[in-house]
Amino acid sequence: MEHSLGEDSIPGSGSFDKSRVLNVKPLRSLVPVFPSAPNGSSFSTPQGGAPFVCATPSGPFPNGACPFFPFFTSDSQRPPEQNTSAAANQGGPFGFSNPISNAVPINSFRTPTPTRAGRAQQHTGVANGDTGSGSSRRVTRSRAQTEDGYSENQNQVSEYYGTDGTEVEERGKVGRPKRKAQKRISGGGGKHANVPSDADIDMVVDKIQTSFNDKFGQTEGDRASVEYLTMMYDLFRRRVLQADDLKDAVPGLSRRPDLRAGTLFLNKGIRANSKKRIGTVPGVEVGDIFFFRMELCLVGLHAPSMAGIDYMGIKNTGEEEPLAVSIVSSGGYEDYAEDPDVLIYSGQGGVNRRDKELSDQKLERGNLALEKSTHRANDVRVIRGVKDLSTVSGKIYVYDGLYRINESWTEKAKNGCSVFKYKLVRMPGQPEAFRIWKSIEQWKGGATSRVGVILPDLTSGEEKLPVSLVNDVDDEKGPAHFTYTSILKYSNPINSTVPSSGCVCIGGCLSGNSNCPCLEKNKGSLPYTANGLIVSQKSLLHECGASCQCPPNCKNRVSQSGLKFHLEVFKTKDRGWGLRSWDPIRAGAFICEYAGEVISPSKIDKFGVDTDDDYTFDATRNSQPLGVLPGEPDEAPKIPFPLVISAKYAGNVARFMNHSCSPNVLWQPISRENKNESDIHIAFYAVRHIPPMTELTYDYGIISQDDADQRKKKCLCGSSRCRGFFYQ
DNA sequence: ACTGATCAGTTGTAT
DNA sequence: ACAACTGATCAGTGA
Repeated sequence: MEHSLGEDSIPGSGSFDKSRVLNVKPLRSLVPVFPSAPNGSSFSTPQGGAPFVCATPSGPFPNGACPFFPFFTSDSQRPPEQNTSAAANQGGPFGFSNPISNAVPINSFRTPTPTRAGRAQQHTGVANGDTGSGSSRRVTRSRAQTEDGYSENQNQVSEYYGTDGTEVEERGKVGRPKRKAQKRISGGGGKHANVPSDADIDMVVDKIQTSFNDKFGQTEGDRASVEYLTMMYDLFRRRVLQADDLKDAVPGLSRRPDLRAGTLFLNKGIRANSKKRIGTVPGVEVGDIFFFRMELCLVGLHAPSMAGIDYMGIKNTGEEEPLAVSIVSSGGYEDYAEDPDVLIYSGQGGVNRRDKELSDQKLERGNLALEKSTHRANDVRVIRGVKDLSTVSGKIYVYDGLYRINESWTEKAKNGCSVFKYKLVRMPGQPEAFRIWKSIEQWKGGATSRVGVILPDLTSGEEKLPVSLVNDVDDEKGPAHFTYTSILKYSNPINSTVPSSGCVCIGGCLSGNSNCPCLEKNKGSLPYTANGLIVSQKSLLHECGASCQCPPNCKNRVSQSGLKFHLEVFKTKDRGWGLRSWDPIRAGAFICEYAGEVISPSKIDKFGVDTDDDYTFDATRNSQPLGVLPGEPDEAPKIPFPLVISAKYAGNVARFMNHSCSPNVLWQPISRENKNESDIHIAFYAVRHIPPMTELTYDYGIISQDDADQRKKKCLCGSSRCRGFFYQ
């Protein structure tokens, strides 16, 4: 199926479909950039075609662009080591005799209009009118490269000069000013005491801006800043969503917290990599996942908020030409995207959004840039949309690394209009990304089986979903014996100080219901978004419980719904057994609770079982809150008694989560309404979006007692901010 | 529960 | 001003 689809799209390949061939017109043919597709691609590339014959169906290239490319060097001339991810990380294309300036501030491709861009100039001090065609004042400068290819621009001054010739600061930390005032119904939130007003929202952004600049004001883009940025974005988005949920929905007024949060961030300059560039984006890793187009924009991966092709003007010898820098393939057009290393991408246009008239695609904008990039063989970042039924949009964006355009052509679509097609081939040596998704799809469908599976379900049916036990690194057959339980067991009931009778929300607790005692305990608002994401970390989160009359699917029972992701317990290389997920996990999602037996801290002292018990959760330790917006009350976990859980003999998946000094999972104490008994649980939520097969880790916290040294272990988390040790 | 249609909304680029 | 592979919502269909 895949095969025939692929061949259908390739002129000159094996199968011969007359009706198709008649419709296929080669845009041009040239010596393939790659002698053969890497990694055994199922695609065959036409070999030995006429070199550099340019035959566009729509006539000569506009703008005097030359179809011949003197900078193009043949593949054999390229240094072999550049065919690696290290080369891919250099950030620039090879095959050019001259290094090209490949970082340009977004919003500065062309001469700005005096209206909007002029305003931006005024506010930001960025003179960005000179990077367009005919520019002669741009100063190119080779960037210092670190070992992993990230540019070291800690003290980077502007690469650009102002229109008057004076040098201007361009940190990219200040975005363009607000254009139009947002169309919002103001005052709509006044009904409830704790509804954040628009002014409150603005204040939060200001604090995020300050916090972001304090932490990363000197960096243009690195892993830590990108992680912080994406984490803050979704935290803020969830906060805006919560505020919207509390307001009465206004029919017709679309609720787009993703856009609102994104716009506010961009306007405040809360973004990474504001310079457009070819190749790798500092701080963004192959395999990173995103849930909104705005996120791609914020981290500097792909600037347009909707368009699938991002491009920039590159001047090499006199003529400036547009080159593609990144594309998003997410199902809007008929792309062929089954092969993990090859992507047949459709050009843009041909569809009128208003009247839905169809027409031939034109060789302009993104299509022209892709065409130029085909000749120039520059790296193009590829973001693939993958199907995901858990999201409302139905897809997740996966950054799949650098590709190069191998060839291009036009073909007639079913509707008779001509469409541009571009064949992109993945650069070898990059970490797996989309390929992992394809593998998991096959594991789940049973088409292929996961290598190294010891047990398909170590919970023996205790959980709703199976948890695989996998070892693909050595011979160990599994962790020491334990009993799987999904329950937290209180051996000695601890009397609660505050008895509660729960709520009577028969249809489930609704955000905005000021009569619900459970919501009141959470300062008046539902602590989760409507789709079950935690809004922010709290000292104690109050869920509905046994004494509540709301149904099990109540929005305030998120941590009681069991596993929602297919997890696997796997053998790590150097840290024993660990936990990871086959499914993507979005920021704020509930992962699991910590099951086991509640033990009293005094008990472990007396019996001395603490030091050899690797499977405890100790809520009395100190740790940094991770899911809190700057400026919000930053309270430590507040549990009415010193809670310690042992999962040595009985526990769930949580016992396998390792420590990290920069974790992707946070823990949160949950109180469930249960009359006179304390029903405190520990629940884990994703700090940020977690790609499939990424190890799940949380911060074990700091012990301040005297006996701390007994539990001190060398930390192997590998984070750049590693403390060097952790407490077992 | 899915699917398609509809529509407000955003960005960078082009005129 | 405009194009653009958004994303939320709502009506309709279906088990």
